[in-house]
Amino acid sequence: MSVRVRFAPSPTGFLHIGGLRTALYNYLFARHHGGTFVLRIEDTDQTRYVEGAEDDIIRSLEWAGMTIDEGPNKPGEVGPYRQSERKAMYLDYAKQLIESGNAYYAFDTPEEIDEMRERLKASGNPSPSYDSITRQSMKNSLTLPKDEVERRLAAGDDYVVRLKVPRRETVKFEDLIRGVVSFETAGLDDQVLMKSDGMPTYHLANVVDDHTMGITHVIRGEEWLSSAPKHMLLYKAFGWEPPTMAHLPLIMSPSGGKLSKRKAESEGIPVNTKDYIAGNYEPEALVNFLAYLGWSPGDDSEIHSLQELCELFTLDRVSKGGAVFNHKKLMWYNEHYIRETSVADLAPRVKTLAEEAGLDTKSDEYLNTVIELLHERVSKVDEFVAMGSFFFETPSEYDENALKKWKEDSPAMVAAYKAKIEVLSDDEFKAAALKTALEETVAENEVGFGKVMMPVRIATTGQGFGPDLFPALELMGKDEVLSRIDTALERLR
RNA sequence: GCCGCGUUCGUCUAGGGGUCCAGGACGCCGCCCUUUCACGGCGGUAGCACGGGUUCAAAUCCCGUACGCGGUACCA
Repeated sequence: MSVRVRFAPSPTGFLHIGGLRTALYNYLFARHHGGTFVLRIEDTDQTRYVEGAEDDIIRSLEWAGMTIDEGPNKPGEVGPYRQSERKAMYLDYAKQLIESGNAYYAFDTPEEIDEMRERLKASGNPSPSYDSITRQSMKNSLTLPKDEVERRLAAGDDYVVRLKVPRRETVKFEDLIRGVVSFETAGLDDQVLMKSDGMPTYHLANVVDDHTMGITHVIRGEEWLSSAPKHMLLYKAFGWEPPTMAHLPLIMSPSGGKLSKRKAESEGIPVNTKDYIAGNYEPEALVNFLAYLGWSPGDDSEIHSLQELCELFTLDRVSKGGAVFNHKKLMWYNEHYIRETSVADLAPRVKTLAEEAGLDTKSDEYLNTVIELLHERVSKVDEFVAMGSFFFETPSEYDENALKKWKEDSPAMVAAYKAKIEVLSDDEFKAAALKTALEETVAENEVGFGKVMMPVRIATTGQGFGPDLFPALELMGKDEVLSRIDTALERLR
């Protein structure tokens, strides 16, 4: 049987980075086995539905390089791929369960359920639930006379369908990542399967869809592990073979706990995939980083393309414990991929970014040289613009830290250097000559190299650090360099 | 509280009874290179949660404790 996996997010917001990793593991698993990667939108909670979320999910997956084989945007044979559009079938399945004695109608109002909980809490039960004991004293098709049940149904009273969880049973299943996991049904409540608005809950829809869509492996976050026994009970009630389960470790925040939006942002970590897109991260870097967050191929390698990851990935090498998101390591990956990207590929992106910042990148040749000069010192594309803005516009101010290196004799040194280079013709204004000129200035004034170089750098770039100075000066050109020196001499006396 | 899952350097991990006084990567520190900042090279720092067992031998197996995380909804 060929492998079919699904990524099944609910469209309640932008695609979370944890969701992206879950999608990635599903994708890698599918590709590794030559299987199918399905996207299913779980929009059964109409109150939490967010407009545009589905588009964001699809766009995010595409940006990361994951190709969806089947989904709402690419219908296959088992659609539709949005649960809201499959609504009709769920009730039939729920009824099937009622008929087989595995589920029942419940007419209790939320208030009545609250009352029951309060009552039980008061009598010492810390976590009361609607279960095999309490259902006996509630209003449902198990306790109500048959004719009243029919009367209520016919009258259109609100009802839900609940799973009739067996009283004392052990539910065991094998999880590909965790091994055998076991639960007692005594700890499970009679999970609502159909809500009073006619929509199924996650649990029913998920099981029905995974089965009807031919899903062979359920790879999802660990937050689902606790409800997995309910799902196993459902498969059994339907008489279906359950898919193989694999519950992924969660991505944790550096301060501990699930990487929530609030937490992550206060720690400087973008949570939504769209923030990485907007933040100009390299998708290859994020993918590589995420793949290694909770998985490793078992050797000392660190760098792999999506395609290589597909070949290497196996679920038995996924770790069990939660993994803390390490932003610095992500940046290391990003830097790596930037360096691997050619100047030609970088150029149009840098150009767009520069233009967005209101900078003129001059000629293609000019831009390319800027990128070459900065290539090794940048860790994210937008830094080409931030670090190299002086290439595109005359600096309007001087960096505060740089100014600490502007000493009393600096104006004299810069002036001396200026005298050396202003006699050069435009053709002679090359890196080598500019360096010689500086060396001569150094020698004639009997000072250290830095005593002249740093002030010249500050005067011409406004910064106390940056690319190789002489090629940079050459690129900026004689007129611009001299004019910047004059300005600096005036302003930094 | 109850249920479930987990726990190897600060972080991500390798390791699955002897080859481990625990290997790699990020970070951090130092040195080299060097015109600055980087890159690069070299080196260093730091860990088997704890307590019992089993065994000739345990990071590896078992039990317990602690801690962490998740779940405990007509949310997913």
